[in-house]
Amino acid sequence: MTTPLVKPRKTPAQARSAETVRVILEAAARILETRGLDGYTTNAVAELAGVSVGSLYQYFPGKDALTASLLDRETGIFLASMEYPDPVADSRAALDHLIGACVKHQLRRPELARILDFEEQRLPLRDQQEGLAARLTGTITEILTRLPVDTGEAPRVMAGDIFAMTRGIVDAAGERGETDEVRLRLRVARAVYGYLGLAQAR
Amino acid sequence: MTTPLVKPRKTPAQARSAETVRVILEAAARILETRGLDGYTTNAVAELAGVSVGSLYQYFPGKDALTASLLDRETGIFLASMEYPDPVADSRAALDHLIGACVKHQLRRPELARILDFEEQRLPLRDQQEGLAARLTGTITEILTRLPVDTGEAPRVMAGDIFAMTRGIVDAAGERGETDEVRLRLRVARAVYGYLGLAQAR
Amino acid sequence: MTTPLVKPRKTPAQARSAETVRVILEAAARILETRGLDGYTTNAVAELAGVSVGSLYQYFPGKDALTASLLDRETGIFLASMEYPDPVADSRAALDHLIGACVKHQLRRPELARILDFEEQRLPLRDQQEGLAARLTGTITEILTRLPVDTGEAPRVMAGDIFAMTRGIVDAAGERGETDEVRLRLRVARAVYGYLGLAQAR
Amino acid sequence: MTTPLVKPRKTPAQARSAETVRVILEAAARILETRGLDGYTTNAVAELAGVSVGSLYQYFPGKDALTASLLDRETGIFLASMEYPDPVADSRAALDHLIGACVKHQLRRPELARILDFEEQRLPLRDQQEGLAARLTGTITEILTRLPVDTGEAPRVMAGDIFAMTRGIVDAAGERGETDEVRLRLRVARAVYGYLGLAQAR
DNA sequence: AATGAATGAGTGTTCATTCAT
DNA sequence: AATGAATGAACACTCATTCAT
Repeated sequence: MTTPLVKPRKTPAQARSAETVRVILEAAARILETRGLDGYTTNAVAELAGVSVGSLYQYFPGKDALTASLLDRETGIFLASMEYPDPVADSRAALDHLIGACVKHQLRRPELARILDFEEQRLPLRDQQEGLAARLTGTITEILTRLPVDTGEAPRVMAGDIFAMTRGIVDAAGERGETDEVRLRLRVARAVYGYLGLAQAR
Repeated sequence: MTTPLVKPRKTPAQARSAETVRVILEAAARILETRGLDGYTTNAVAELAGVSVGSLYQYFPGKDALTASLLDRETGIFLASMEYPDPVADSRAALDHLIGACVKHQLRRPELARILDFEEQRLPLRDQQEGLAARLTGTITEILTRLPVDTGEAPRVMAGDIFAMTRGIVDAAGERGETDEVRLRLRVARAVYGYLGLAQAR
Repeated sequence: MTTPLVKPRKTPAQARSAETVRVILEAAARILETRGLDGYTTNAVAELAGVSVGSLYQYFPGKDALTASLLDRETGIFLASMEYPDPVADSRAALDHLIGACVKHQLRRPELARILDFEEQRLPLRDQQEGLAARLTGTITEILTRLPVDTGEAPRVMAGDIFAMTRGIVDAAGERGETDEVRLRLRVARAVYGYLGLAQAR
Repeated sequence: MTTPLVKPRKTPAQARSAETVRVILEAAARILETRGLDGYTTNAVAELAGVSVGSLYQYFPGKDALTASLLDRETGIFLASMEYPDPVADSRAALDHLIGACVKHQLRRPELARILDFEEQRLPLRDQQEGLAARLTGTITEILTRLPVDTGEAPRVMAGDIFAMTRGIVDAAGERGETDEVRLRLRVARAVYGYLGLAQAR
């Protein structure tokens, strides 16, 4: 028995499980994208994942839990892509970065995002602050307090609007099949800066 | 001269039955609002409507047809509320009117609107130009060509973005339970005019 | 008011009813022929007949009664076509005549005959001697007693077999779409006379 | 050298399930026999089989597939019983054997045979040569070409008639509740040989 | 008498979930 | 842990029959 060069962070058993979970989640994602909510059955997911339904239920207590996990995964991926340089130093850059991350995220798997957005509402209440919207809105709020914005609205309200309009524009673009990230980013930025009454960064 | 935007719809077979159709559609709407897509069964709709399933199927060839009819009804209501004074004379006013109509519409039955938006994608392809989005985008495009806008984007693209951001902001507001139409309208107008780079009609 | 040359056998009201009954029965027959047992619904029959379901139920207490009536009608048509010259004088001619009548009948509306044959079994017991088979078998039995047949079987048994084999051959021919009555008649005669051990009438 | 006539059939997925398939098919057969086409519902079949509807649908994609499978089973049983000694050496014996097999088959489960015969017409077209009738007629045709028969009809036509008259006689006997196989066989043989104009094997 | 809208029990079928192996 | 056959409640939809008009 050799010593692996890279030490596993989990025991083999756990690693195997983690891998299975990953495979199942990805299968769920693909089923949602290709067959929609109607074709999203536990049997279909298990089959595509190459595991038995029984196994699926070993890892997820039910279908909703699977959906919720997928939601968490997608949210996590987004949040990870959102780390940005010191917002205190340059709030404008931070806002631009955020917009860019949003665009990139929604353009990545637009149909999946659309369906998960919808399902989110139906799922058993999740911890506050857990959801993507809540976290993003919080971050935007922080940024706004450092910008010379004076619309007469509370920062939190503006943050909500910014998130919503960004999502609206990007979702619609995704549904139309747009893929030009740069151009889309420009348009979103125009909307956001316009809303805030700020001149756009050149 | 007003431009009527209500499209003529096929009249239900009989005079008496028109009422039954109306009752069934409203029941469907309420089931969707209160029980979501999961609770939206033909039996539940029939029961709430106070008719038998058989009757429901006498008026609608299937569940999807019922959903589509409901979608038509909601779209029709919206389009009817969209009649506006001569857009040629005052494009800005026309745009304001449109924004107002959107806000009012989405605030009317937010959950219903949300679910129907979602279902629309799954429904058998409908006539182009039939959908609300298509019609609205067309109208907005027309208005934009008369405004001193220079963003470098095609009017149709801008129209799409305007519709999408409006919908995004208003949907999110609806989901949060906001009901203040005036205030919401102000925020949407800020976003739209900001996006277009126009000073807001004071 | 003039006196009609041909006096109606029923009062106008009855005549009108009789006509309606006729129309409904024919509609039922056509539905069975073209859409099979699956498409044979009271609504379909009423529609094709040009009357309301309500009317149908005014004339027939239920679906099975309609089917039974149709069966009676078809049987009656056959029996009427079966009248033949004195069987005592020439039994062979009588038998030939019978065979001809059978062939003609089953070739007339083969699919209808096939389905009614099947449905007959399911229908509430009918009066003995009522059915076509019973009547025909009786007639054949009578004829056989006058022919120099000696197969060791009782006439009634032979009559049953003759009817059954005739029906078998003609039904199969009908299903295959054969329409040559003369040729079919020859083949049936061959089978019948062969079974009886009689030389065929030239 | 015997000519096997059993056609190979697709084997059910698993070893264990073969038994379940068998049980379901037998339940379907019994329901058809005892309750007729009307009582033949998937739920009734499943219940009598002692399995859940879900299981039934695991093995058969739909009700028609179940019926078709039953048809295949019955056909297979018959064909298996039809293996006969070299028809070239003794065509008469082969024909007798065939008649015997037919009689035995139709007498085995007459009501089931009757209903399946009827349903066969309605089922989605099956492969040519697949059906019992086609196979049997083919075999009879072969035999006839080796017999000194001269009726002026093509062998295939005669084969069809022979099959049809045999089925007619035996079905009728079955419906009447006859069970004496030997006697029935004698009568069928009389009809067949008489039709062919051959003296009967004593 | 005639209509046809209304009824609702009953049908075929699906799918989340369980559990014996 | 893993399997996948088994379960059965629930769904969309049909159609014989009724009954207010």
